[in-house]
Amino acid sequence: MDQVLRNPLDLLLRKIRSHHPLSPEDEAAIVALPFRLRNLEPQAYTLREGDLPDRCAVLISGFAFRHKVTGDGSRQIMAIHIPGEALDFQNMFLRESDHNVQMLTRGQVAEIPRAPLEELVLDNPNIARAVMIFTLVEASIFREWVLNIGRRDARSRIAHLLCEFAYRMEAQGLSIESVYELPMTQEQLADATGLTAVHVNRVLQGLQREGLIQRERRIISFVDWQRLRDVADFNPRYLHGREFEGALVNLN
Amino acid sequence: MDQVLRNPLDLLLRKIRSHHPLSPEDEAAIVALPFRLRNLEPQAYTLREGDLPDRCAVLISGFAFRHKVTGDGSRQIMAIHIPGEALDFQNMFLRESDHNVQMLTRGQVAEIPRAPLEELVLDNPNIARAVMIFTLVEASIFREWVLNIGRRDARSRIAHLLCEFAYRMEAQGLSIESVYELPMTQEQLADATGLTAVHVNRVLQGLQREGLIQRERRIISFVDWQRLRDVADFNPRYLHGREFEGALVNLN
DNA sequence: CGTACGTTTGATCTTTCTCAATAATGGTGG
DNA sequence: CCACCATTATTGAGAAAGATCAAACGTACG
Repeated sequence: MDQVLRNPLDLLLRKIRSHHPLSPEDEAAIVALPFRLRNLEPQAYTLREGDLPDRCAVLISGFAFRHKVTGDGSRQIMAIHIPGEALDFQNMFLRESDHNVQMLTRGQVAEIPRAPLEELVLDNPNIARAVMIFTLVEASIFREWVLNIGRRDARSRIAHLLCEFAYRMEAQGLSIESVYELPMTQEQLADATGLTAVHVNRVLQGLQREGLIQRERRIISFVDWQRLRDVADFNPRYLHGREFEGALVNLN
Repeated sequence: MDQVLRNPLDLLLRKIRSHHPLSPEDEAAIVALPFRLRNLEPQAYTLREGDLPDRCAVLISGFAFRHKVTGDGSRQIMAIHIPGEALDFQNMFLRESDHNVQMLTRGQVAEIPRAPLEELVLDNPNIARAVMIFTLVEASIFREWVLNIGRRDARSRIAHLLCEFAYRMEAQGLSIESVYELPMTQEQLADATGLTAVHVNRVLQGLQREGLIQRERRIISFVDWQRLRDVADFNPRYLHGREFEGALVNLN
């Protein structure tokens, strides 16, 4: 009931707050932004490379991902997005999209017209700072992915992806009990780690055999978080969490 | 003579201008920022993971790079910086550094105290937009690196790195005649592409044998830019250039 | 002018990819 | 509710890109 009456942008507030405090006025201004809700099927694009979009989407429910494709057609996923995250705030400031954003699952998106959003951000230093911060955190995550893909072996890479996903879900208050439905096929997992689906399959089996994870369908449980974290070489510093430390009941 | 008298931050202006127009007042305000020049030796750090810096460095001369190190000690370079680029504007908004920035060559850096810079940016929407834009362009470059390392083979990866470097040098007006002194050892090149130095060496020899590049010491000339670009699968869209199109005499 | 660092070469090994086939799953229309 | 189809997961065998190890060679600079 309460759920239903809330403004869909509340989740965005939660996300922003996790990096930067907002005054009640800031929050009111954000929630007052005009937006249009849109239901999207799996695989639906919210943004395509080359587009010149005039709105910015915030993910309300479901999962999405960013990717690019090489000239010869192989795909690389460079981010997974969970509810509450801004899918393309870069549209506020860059004309042309340099990559694709696509839904991983069915879900809902709030589309905010570019102009009022830009005005709000630029006229309000506190909100500008908040947007800068999560833009910078996103960049930090990309750097960690470069490290992950460039310098870790398949086993660590996949473990790292799992850790990051779990950690961010926790931080957004979206997960319980160390059980995560990772809404990705093994092929998508492969595209996110620079591997092939066949190899991902073998590595996942290996992690399970070692007793680090349990799998049932797409549902992955973390049997031994501490050891998985070691295997992943996962250090959450790059996520620049803030409320994170205390909040992570399940992950420490 | 003229060179000597210019404000070192002029190069920064040029960089910003290449993405976003600045009014004369904006430019004056930027050039009026307090800063301290510092001479740095090769390998000197301007920023270390875990630092809590209170100033932001702009590269005035020489080259620098960003990198992270995994738990078992392998290094991944995630960006090369050329004169005029901001080395750590993220310090303006994030407390703790999540990666290292180190000089590639001897060079000079202008250190701007965090507070006045932050104030200038947040109080001036036009400058805020400019800073947002080049922050977003940097993020776009990280995404392309994820793609490059995750989905291209060694030959394309290295070719891509060369193309990007050349293109950005051109855009900053720092290079002439398709000859680039790439100030990196083969080991650094390896760390930037997720390869080993031995393999980088073999690939560079291959590119030379194919007639795509010429090498003399560290100096690389682009013998066949068009073909190298094809091999690299290089599409400069992700650099979000603006003055780029017309300006690239040598590269088209 | 010698020493540390960077480059080059060769031989061998390993991880991961490729190709191909089979099995399981999930969603759909009848 | 069931049968069917498309997608996803799994398995095996063989190939390949790139890593590793080790040594020799250059060369820049102190």
